[in-house]
Amino acid sequence: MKKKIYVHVADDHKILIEGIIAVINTDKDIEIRDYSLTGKEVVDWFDKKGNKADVLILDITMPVLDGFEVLRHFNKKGINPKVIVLSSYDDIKIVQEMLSLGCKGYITKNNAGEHIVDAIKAVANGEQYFSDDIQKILLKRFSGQYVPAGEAPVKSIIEALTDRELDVLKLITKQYSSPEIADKLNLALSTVETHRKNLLKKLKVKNAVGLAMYAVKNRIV
Amino acid sequence: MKKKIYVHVADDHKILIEGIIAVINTDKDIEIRDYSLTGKEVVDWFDKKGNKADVLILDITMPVLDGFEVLRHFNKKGINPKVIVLSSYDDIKIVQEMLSLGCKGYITKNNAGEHIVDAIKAVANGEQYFSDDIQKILLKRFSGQYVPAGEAPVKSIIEALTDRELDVLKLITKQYSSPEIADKLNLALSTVETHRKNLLKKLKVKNAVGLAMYAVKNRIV
DNA sequence: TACACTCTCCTTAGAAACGGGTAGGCTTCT
DNA sequence: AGAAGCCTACCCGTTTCTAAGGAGAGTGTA
Repeated sequence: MKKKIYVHVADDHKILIEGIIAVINTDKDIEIRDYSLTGKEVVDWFDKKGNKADVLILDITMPVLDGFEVLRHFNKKGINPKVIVLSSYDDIKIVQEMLSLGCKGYITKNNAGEHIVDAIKAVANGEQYFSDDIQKILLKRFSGQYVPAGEAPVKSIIEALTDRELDVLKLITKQYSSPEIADKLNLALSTVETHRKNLLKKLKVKNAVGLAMYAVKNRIV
Repeated sequence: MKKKIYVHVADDHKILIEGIIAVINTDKDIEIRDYSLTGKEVVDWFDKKGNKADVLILDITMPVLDGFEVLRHFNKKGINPKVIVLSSYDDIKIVQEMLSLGCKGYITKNNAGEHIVDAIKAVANGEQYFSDDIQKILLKRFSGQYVPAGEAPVKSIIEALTDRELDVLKLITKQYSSPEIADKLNLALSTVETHRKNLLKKLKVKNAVGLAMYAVKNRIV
């Protein structure tokens, strides 16, 4: 008899969780082990003794802690469930960031129904799994480069944002001015302006509005 | 024997539709009549002879046509299914806009599972239905004012934006500077800056970033 | 007619943002 | 021991944005 795959689901929309459970329950090899509605619940659940799951289905947009921060927490703590990101976003930057944070799969909500069971089985088996649309955008970027199934050494093509840049970006979206941000982060004004400049260049936008729109589009805020 | 309530569901995330169907199917009085993944599919479905539904569960964020435009289309064509908006957004402006477009219910995705069956039955019965969180924000705005169940004459509490202000706002979100906007709209720079000033005041935000965030949140862009 | 509102444009002024460059101190990896 | 990347901070100068006023032309309405 095959061993069951234990799965934990995290998404801030309960109705979506119910949908996932409904789909997954059609498969007898997989068992749902609880769910979480916020990022904080996820880390708390995994921190708790006795709670274990083979696979974590993780949404990015969640209150308290988002998906990125959940993975960062796991990396720090040395916890490493196999993570499948389930997101509405097919932005290459997001996918890369999640990959660099150690996720093993990435599927979009558009066609999650058809993919999710396969994804769980593949990832539980040590493979990677990406839904069709994600594969496409990954291939577009890495065209010509063979990506092995195991530990793909994903070199970031688009520069990822640094922690400090993210700090500044988040405060910008909250309508703080540079002097205010400098004050909040205990930095010199000139430093904040350096981060701003680097953000503009990295994200190829014109001004603070572009930064805000990027942040919203990519669910950084 | 009670007559069944026929329901059509529209959301761009299929997994969410599956969740809704799973929840609704627990009730024997309700029957799902097909679903749509885009706004266009919704209007096409209702335009097609023979297709009828008592209640339409409608997401706002959808490709091709969004929820707003779907309702506008229905109003023009004189089609009037009872509409329950199912959204992640609990912004008062969104709710008001949807109400003024004739929706009969509004529930957020956070707690759709507990509410959706009740909402369908209430709305099918000619009543209005709002989930707890929506009720709260409605009450906050209309505190002290009695809102009759039938045709609530919703007076806009927040000042509406003028056409010109909207023009400017849209260009701001596209990262144009004031001189550029003035050029595009054939206005004096000072005029554009006046509109900006008024936007800041009306929307109670600090700067251009606040304007952009407002525009995104309220689906103006 | 008088009032309200929108749209247009102006002045004056200061604050903030943008663009370019440079650079020391710090970890981390090779 | 380099090299690379990040964080920090500064220089310069220019452009854009924000603040707080006033004001005339046009429209529509009570």
